[in-house]
Order: sequence, then C-alpha cells, then structure tokens
Amino acid sequence: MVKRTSHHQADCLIARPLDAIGDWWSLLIVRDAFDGLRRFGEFQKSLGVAKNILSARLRNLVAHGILETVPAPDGSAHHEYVLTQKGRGLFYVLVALRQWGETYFSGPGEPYTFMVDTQSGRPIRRLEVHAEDGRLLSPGDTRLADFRNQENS
Amino acid sequence: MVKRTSHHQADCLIARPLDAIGDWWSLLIVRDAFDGLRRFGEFQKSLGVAKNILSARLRNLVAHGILETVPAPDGSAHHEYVLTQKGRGLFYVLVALRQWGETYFSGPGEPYTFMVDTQSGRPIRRLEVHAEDGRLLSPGDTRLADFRNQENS
DNA sequence: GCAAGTGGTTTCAAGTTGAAACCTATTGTG
DNA sequence: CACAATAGGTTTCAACTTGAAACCACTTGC
Repeated sequence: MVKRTSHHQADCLIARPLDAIGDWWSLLIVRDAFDGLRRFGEFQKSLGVAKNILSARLRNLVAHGILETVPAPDGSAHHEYVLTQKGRGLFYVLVALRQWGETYFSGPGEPYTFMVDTQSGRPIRRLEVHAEDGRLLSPGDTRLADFRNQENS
Repeated sequence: MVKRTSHHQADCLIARPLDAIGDWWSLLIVRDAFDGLRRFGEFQKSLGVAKNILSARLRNLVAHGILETVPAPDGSAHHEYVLTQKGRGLFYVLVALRQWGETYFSGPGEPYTFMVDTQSGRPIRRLEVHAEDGRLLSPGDTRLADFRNQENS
C-alpha cells in the first residue's frame, strides 16, 4: 500500500465523486447541513464524531467545494459552514439513499423519519428515472455512452 | 478508538445504509454489477482492487443482502455474484451520484461516460423530487417527519 | 480576573487498507 | 497422464487512517 487509493482520475463519474464524499462521515455532514446545521459544534454534537475527524472532513468538503466557510452572522470571530450550489446538488443522492434506507433498513414496525412535502405534510414520491420523452425507465433500459457516442446520435 | 464506528443503530435512514455501502469500493462493485459483471475476477480486473479487499467487500455486500451468490451457469465449481432486489434498489443512488458527478466533476471539454436510454440513445432526464400530487420540490420544500407525525396528518 | 465555552490541533494506540506471497482446486496442453 | 496455467480466494505485514482524550488559543459571561 502506498496510500489509500484515490478515484480522482477515474473515467467513471460515479468513482470520482467518491473522493469527495465516499467516506463514513461526509454524507452525514451534508445531510446535517441540509437540516440547517452550520457550526462546528452543531455538527459535532449531532454526529458524535471526534473533533479531529470532523475537522478533517469539513476541510475536505470545503476543499471539494461542497461546503464553504462564511463569517458568523452574529459577528463572532468564528465562521460557519454552508452548502454551496455543488453541495446542494447532493440533495438527490440523499433522497435516493434515504428512500433505499426506508425500504430496506427500517425494522418491522419500527418508527423512523422520512421525507415529507412541507406544504402538505405528505410523503414525497419515490424517485423515478425517465427518458427524454418521459418514458419511465428501469435499470435494464439504460446503458452508458461516452461523449463521442452522444455526438453521433 | 474501539472500532470503526458503525451507523447500524442510527435512527436516521441515511446513516444506516452507509454501513452497507459507505466505503470506497462497495458502490463501485454495485455499479459494475449493474453493468453485468458477475465473477470475482471480472470485478477485480475492472476495479483494480486488491483481492483481499474485494473479497471482504463482496462478503459484506452478500451479508447485507445486496448481492447473492449463485452457482456458475457454466457448471464450474465457482459461483457468481448477482444483485438482489435490494441491490437493484441502489439504481437511483447510482443515477443520482452519476448526475452529480457529470455536473460537477467532469473536466472542461473532457469526454466522459453518461447514462442514456437504450431505446433512443438519448441522455436520460435529470432526477426530480415530486410531491404526492406531482408538484416539483426543491430541498427547501421538504422536511423530515417521523412515523407519528405522518399518522396525525 | 477568572471560569466556561467554542473551535479547533496534537498525540498515540488500535483498526483498516493494500501489495505481494501463498494456497487450493479446476481447467487446459503436450 | 504429467504439467502448467487460471480462477478464486486467504494470509502476512507495513503503511495509513481513525478515534478518544489531552491540549491550546481565543472569546464571552460574570
């Protein structure tokens, strides 16, 4: 081993994001950021993670442009961590992961949290994958193409 | 440190799935499984991962019911790894991650692979989150509710 | 002026990762 | 049939990461 292998150079665009968020804590930090948490201490309390680990993860998320630091609005010397547009783009990943978790990881009869539409209070719809013309697609209806293929079509 | 912390018991249904797939390799194995890979050697060649690591990850994915082993169809003594229904449920997570990667991790002008509808060869639509009545929702339009809240609404 | 709170960094033991070597069973090959 | 090659792993061990606790610096509250 030289170093934990990085997917930074990978061709596949599933692999590369894992450099940024492919560890045990980063996605949970992002989830908490969506829930409105902004301060180091808030994240630490919410996650129960060691401070050195949280510090490293926040730095990595900032380095990847997922969070950014802004001056604290209360005028204190500290700063806060807020999601960038790139970070907010992870919303769909979190929704997908949550729906998968709701389906397969909730114990029988066990209460759990799930995502609702604020306006109606009703659960949101399940994610669906659609073709350009609106047809509903399942995994078998899709394939991967590279840039060149797309230009030819 | 006692042990790498596990989210197995977490209330949050984003945290729990991370026990199953929250490492650097598991999601890439699942991605390859969607691409039709089934054999130990195929995964190893595709990912370039050390065999001991691949072995541990496959075992973990099988233990979590994401992959299952089936006898090799060629009658050989070995088996193959195929996605279960639970594993296929990760399709949306992979699509979400891929779309995020396409948007934010592709170098300028750099060719990359992306997902198309097999029938038309055209890119699939971006994922969207919808309310039960079909309204398009953004992150701020949603919140988390627990089971009890839902029953009251 | 001093204790408490916030936001970290440092230290170090224990756990994880990865490359390479090794093992075992099956499949070609002469 | 002997022999090498291939598939599918397990074992070993050093380097790296993780996490708990201690420590540090700066700001508040009293």
